[in-house]
Amino acid sequence: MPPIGLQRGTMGRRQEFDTGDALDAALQVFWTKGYRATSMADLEAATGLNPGSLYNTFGSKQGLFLAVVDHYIERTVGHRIATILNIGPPLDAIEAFFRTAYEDIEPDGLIGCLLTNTAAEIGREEAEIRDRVAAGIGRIEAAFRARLSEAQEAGALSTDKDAAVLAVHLTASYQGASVIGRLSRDKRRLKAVADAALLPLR
Amino acid sequence: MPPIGLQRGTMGRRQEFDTGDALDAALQVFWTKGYRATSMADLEAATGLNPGSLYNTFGSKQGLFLAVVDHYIERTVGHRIATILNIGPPLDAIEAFFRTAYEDIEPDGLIGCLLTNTAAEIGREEAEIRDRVAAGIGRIEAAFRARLSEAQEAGALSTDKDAAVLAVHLTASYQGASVIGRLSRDKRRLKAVADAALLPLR
DNA sequence: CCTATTCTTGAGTAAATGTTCAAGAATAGG
DNA sequence: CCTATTCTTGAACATTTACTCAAGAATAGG
Repeated sequence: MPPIGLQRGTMGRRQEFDTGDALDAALQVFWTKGYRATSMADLEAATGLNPGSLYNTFGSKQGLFLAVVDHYIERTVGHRIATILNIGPPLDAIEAFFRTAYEDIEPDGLIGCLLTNTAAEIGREEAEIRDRVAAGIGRIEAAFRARLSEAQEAGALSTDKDAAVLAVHLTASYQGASVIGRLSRDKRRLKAVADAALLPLR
Repeated sequence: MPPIGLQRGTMGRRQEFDTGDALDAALQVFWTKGYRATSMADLEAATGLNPGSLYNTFGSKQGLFLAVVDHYIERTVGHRIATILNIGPPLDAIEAFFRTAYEDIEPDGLIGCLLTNTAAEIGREEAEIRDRVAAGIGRIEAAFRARLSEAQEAGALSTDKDAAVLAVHLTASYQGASVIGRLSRDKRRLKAVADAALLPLR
């Protein structure tokens, strides 16, 4: 905290890079290589920034990763929920949410969900990362659940079924698909996961 | 290759440790911390062996990990398949296979499947590890599929359903449960995954 | 222009990483 | 007993790691 009343010119040099761009670049690396396998040198190369800039802005590798996870939750996950899962009739939207997960696979595209990959990689020690990841996955589950309840209210889903259980189930299937997609990009297999995951809704 | 016909005493000092014990110890560490987060120092401490012994036997950290994965597939996965999944009526066995995945959770026990964790952690580069892991997961899927076909032959599962699709589905749910279990040890959530995963079989 | 502040640059650092290797101990055939 | 072979020990090694910091550039108020 600077001494009050003594500062003369209070505004310093301005940050020259866009934080969002840096997070995008860092996300690519973390997504493909994983948290621990990504080195600061990788991140410097991907962002085009020097260590000083990264540390000045994010504090540490973990701080940068936490920012990337938040960025991912807002941009990637949030975007898919808003533009696919929350659009149109609930059950159709849920199906579309699964379908677009395997239909858009590019030969060298990013595969798997960053949250799922991180959840599996992170051990018991890194609690801060794990909590952040758990919150993101919780958001997916909550979105599923909201639409399932909506379907029940609309009469499209039997009220005999437990929306909470089905939401957990859909989330688990989604994560399973993420893991399978990391191993091979066999679309038939991913389609099988999606098809079967939706069966309990019918 | 030594020159033939010149060796006089051909047997050297014998390995003092049990390879299986070393793999068990290494498995614990890799399982809890993940592949990359586990250092050779960790492995030396866990096995009680010196670098020389580890390198003499396993060649490298990756070689040790590959041996651990094989060990895990044979011992842990294979054991669960043989003693739970392949015992009794097919659908009951499948249910038991899922149930025992969350019922036996200890306060500080190991959580999640090593194969799932590794699949999510490993990037595109480490092909050897990935292939080994994929083979292990393929074994789980094949075991599911065999029992599902058996159930169809016995009339316990409708032949309208696609056993291959359901096998992929069960595998994905199992992996999803593994990821969820890594984040929190909420048994209710894992029970929900298991319950819902079995719905398409009824 | 001066000064206070903030950001950038990039060389530098201490620690940790995976791995090696020389010296010595155990083993067995000649 | 000698020698060839294999394993063990543990210090040492070259890199890589995440991170720091002093020097300089940009900014803005006085």
